[in-house]
Amino acid sequence: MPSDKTDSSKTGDPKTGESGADAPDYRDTVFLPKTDFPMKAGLAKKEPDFLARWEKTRLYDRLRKARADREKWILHDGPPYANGDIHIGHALNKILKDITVRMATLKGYDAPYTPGWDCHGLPIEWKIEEQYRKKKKDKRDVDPVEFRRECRAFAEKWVEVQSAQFQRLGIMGTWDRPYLTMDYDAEATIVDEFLKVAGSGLLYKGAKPVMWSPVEQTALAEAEVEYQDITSTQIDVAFEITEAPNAPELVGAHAVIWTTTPWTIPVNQALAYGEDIKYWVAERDGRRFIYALDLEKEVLDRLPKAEKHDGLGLVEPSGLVGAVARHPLADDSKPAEWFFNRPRPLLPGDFVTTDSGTGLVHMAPDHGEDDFRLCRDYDIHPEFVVDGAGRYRDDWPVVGGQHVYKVNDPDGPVCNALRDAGALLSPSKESKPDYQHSYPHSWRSKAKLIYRCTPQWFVRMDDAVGGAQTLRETALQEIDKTRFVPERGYRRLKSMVEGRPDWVLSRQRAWGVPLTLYVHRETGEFLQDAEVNARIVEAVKEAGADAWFTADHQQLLGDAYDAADYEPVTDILDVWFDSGSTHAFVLESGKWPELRSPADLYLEGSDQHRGWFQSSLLESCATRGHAPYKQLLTHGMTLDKDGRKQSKSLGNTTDPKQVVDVQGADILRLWVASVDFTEDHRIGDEIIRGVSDRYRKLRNTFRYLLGALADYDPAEAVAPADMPELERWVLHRLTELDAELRRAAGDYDWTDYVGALETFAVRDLSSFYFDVRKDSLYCDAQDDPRRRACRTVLDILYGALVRWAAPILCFTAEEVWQARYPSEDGSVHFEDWPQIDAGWHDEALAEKWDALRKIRGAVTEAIEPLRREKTIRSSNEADVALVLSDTVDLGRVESVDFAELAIVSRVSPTTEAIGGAEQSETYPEAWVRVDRTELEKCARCWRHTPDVDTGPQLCRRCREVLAE
RNA sequence: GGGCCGGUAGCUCAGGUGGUUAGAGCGCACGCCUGAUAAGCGUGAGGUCGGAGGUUCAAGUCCUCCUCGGCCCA
Repeated sequence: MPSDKTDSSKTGDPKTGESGADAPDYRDTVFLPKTDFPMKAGLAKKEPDFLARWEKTRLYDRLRKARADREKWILHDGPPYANGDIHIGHALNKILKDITVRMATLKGYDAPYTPGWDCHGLPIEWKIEEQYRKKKKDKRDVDPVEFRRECRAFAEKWVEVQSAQFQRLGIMGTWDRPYLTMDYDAEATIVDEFLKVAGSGLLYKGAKPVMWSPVEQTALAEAEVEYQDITSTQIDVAFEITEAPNAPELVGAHAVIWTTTPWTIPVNQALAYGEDIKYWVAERDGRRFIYALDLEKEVLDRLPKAEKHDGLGLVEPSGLVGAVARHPLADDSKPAEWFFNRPRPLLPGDFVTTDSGTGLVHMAPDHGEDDFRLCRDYDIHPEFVVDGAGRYRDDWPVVGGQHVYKVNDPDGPVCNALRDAGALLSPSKESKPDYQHSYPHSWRSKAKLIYRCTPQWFVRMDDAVGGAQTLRETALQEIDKTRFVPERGYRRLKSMVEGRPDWVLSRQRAWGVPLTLYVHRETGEFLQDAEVNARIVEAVKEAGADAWFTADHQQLLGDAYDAADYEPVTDILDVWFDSGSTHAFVLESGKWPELRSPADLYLEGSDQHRGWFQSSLLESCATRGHAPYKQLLTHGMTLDKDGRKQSKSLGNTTDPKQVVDVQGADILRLWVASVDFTEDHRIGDEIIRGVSDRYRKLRNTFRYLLGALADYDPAEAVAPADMPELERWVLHRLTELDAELRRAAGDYDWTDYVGALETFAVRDLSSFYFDVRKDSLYCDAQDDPRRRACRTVLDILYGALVRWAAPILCFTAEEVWQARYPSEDGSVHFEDWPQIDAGWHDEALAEKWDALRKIRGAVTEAIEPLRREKTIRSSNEADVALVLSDTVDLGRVESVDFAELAIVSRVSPTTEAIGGAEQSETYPEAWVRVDRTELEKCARCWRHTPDVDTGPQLCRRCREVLAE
């Protein structure tokens, strides 16, 4: 209650601005915001409580029930690999997925989400092998079933760890029933899918150079290869031309080739030239050499100095057509069919360039992709000279039994043999230093790789089986039907699919799903029998993929076949085939009946253009003829604060767990929504700090709403038509915000989404609407129509903002919701998109208020100097003379209580010039003069108005309020 | 080595088809308020638009080259 001190003729000291020390205190009569909602979030501590609440009240399941009759919207989760703690990239990916799913839910869809994990594959296998190595055991001595059991246990452990870490981020989904690629059902489906591919005619066994690791003794996928700089011996080798039907004068000359892999020379079978390259013949010390004219300088730099060097003339590429050379290691004492005695034809290769080398390339179809393809076209086939460990066959001349990496020295067996044959023109030792270049290595063992021809199983990209279209054509056609966000993903995926080679499905591994094929020992054909296949799938469903390794094959083959006639394939499927089949065993299996195929969206990092986006597309196109998704959304990589790649060795990583434990998951979620995820983006302490600051602003907006709405009774509500213009303007802004948010959400543009929310909260609400309406809210009678209209709008704002924020700030929005609607099991996450009445839109009003805000800006700007010189402290002390050059503006100002809007004592608007008025910088159509008001200050509302009573120092409004 | 993408205030982002002094929010500085108070309000200072050339009457916006970073490929 106000004090009973009555001596208060003074309202305050203009110099100090203080109210009279003995002015009555009306604080208790003012309707201040009232809320328990804390300013300080304490998210790290509070969020786990919300997670517990959601789990206890089975929020996710109830949400599914509540949405059961709604249209479905399906995001299919790309499975992370289960082999370690999550990093910031995982967090970004899962948070983006969660925001997307929650946004679909807010929009009214039934949007279930089933998380999954990729569990097979080399990295886990490698970890287990590592454990064996520590115990000095060899993997090959371990029972494969036991080995696979350990891999499974390893994956299980990390699934559990990652699951907890993902859930802590607020990701909502079926965590109690995720999908794992190692589930027996999943393995059975993968087998089934593989057998479908096998039965479609797209599968073939072929020999092809693949990236091969002699250390791991397996073929590697492109994704498992990394490039490092190494130094190699470089040599130039002379191949004597023995036939040249189109340029007979070349017979006896030597074609010069250059290579950095001397070990491939003993496997050479041909030479390649470029059809657009001009060649040059030069005579050096009695011998004639052929090389590309454009490369003469480089070639001569490498070759030893000659006594005598004469250019003899050009050879057009056509002169090389049909030419044949002789391998330097040919031996006339051996029969003509002997490997090195066979003719080495010169073949036209479109891959031959004059970038380096000699313009002539030696071809070893066993050990190069270009080589293999060109030679195959001319019926020259690989010899399979090098074994899985990288050793030449024992019977091979010169290098038999040796490792390919041990024969490359300038003094090694290859160079020595060539030197003896007079064909070694320039080993690096003698002429030039060793050659530095980048070279493929295994990403695990870091060992150098080789290209090696091995028998592998392939999926055909380009053979139109059954006369329809090829897999490549189908895939490209499906890409055209897919929506890409951002759009550049279209070009990227398309060009990759256009250029990719046949899909190598087989791996020589242990931990994964086997290629469950029976190959006939004599014909080499694999068995295709629906009944056998069904038994295989059933066996895997029962006992997992192990079944293939432990099976009684006769039983699987049944009575129709004799197991003795068939060899079961023991290769393991490429793990990309596993994850490429998730659409089959997750979306279609019925195990998650709430899902369906095709998915509305796949959402992964841009690296998945080569990975999951492509493997899923190819698998689905091969087996179903269409893509498993309608839209593809890709995000960039998360870099450090300076835009560099994050790496543990650089120490520039941001650990999502750390952020969650200190700042809270909502901060991380707000970070995700703030950055442009379609590009590479950054994270670091300063960035997180900035996000926290912005979070605080949003939080306080909610806090103010909650406080101002304390004890709000819906019966207070005022119809918009009966509201003051200010309220109607806020509602109009809400229609604009609604449209912007819908647009942003439809484009997955969270940056704009959050930005629009934030800007609205800061510019329109906090610094304008809330500030202006504080007086009414605090001091008007509780049933004053103006105050009621304000609270009606605040209620609408609350309802809209908390819903709009919920998909991003899933914890905070729930806290805000609970603060207003406490309940046992309620949740903001059941809510639909806020109802914004289109009728609230009012362009004319918006235009008027836009101008009023600008004029208001001119006033606050003009008050500032007086505050600086302490003439005025509160803007309430300002008397404003406002000169407007525009009568329309004058009308606008006069039509509203502009003093209230500008939070000043008095405003006298005019179009006549006034002495002392200064032109506004921000709104040059206005001139403003500000004086300190002479009006008394109301002790209750602190406004200086003409109607302040000299007795209790109250303005008329406050007197009336208190009288009630 | 090749292809693609990107580099706008301290931070996060806007800046259709080239056209007045390049914007927003946050942060920062200063001031006010002390009835949103580890909050709120106001004012202000911050940008050679990665660099260098070029096209043009006019370029952050178009072209070339360079540089830094990222992704993919070899």
